[in-house]
Amino acid sequence: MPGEQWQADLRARGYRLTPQRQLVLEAVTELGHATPDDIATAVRRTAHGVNISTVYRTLELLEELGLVTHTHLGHGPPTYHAADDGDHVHLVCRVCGVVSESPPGLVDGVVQRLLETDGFRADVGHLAIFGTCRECAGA
Amino acid sequence: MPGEQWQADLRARGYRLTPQRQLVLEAVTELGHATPDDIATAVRRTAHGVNISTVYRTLELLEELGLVTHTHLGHGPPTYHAADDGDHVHLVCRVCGVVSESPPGLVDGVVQRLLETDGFRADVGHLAIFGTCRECAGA
DNA sequence: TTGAATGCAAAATGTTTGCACCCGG
DNA sequence: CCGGGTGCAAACATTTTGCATTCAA
Repeated sequence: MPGEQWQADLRARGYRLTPQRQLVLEAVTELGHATPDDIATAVRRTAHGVNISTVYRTLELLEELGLVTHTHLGHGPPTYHAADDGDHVHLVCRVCGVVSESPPGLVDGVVQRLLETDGFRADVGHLAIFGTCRECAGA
Repeated sequence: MPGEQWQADLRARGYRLTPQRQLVLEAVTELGHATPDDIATAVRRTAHGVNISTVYRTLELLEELGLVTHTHLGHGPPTYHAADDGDHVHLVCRVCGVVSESPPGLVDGVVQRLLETDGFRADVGHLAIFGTCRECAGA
């Protein structure tokens, strides 16, 4: 697969391709909504010894390259996912903690209105809506 | 003013009324969008020596009583504001960091749709939308 | 008086940084 | 070979917790 485009891009910017960077990107892609710690754990299943600080530095780099994005889903650490997942809105249940996704079209109207009335350009990819999911609300 | 209703409520639940609790609530009300540290600093202008851990414990209590709420506005610490401010949506500019507010009616449609399609009960009071404000977008 | 609340210090989290060594190109 | 990247440890920032003392009721 031509997923190696990013590797060329990486080098074009003067960065180096390392096993750690490949593994972190793979982990983010596979896990979805993963915290830096989750990612470190996953990476270490293949390459033990990878340091958490390397994970942080790598995530920062991959984000700069536009390969991953992160969202703050409430209290804890931020969660990362691959950028090519496509944008989506995060629904976070405060009771059970489950994070589900909704298509970004859900908030198109809001985005449009914010732009018109406030001149505010909303970035939906990082949007998290808190509340109670159907299961927890049923109780 | 009858703002002392909460004090009766506090005692009714078996809690005690302390200067720290009054001061923290006042600070939250006056500051708006304040971090625990901001609040501690403000409180200490009146009563020096108030410990940061007391501020944390007090904010937790005031939130339980429904007097204040908090929102996660991205990377840093959470921000608190008085509950009687009324719900509002937070617009956070990633460039300049400014936090502005929009009436909750903005997202009524979205809330309605989430409830119908996902059974998800959105809590708009904690909603933060990230993006770029008019001023920063102009550059 | 009496136990809830506070202050203080230490621990727990989560993230960043300095630096010597390593390795991709 | 050379400079970017990594591992490690220590520094930081934020929040939580244990405990003796204080104070609201």
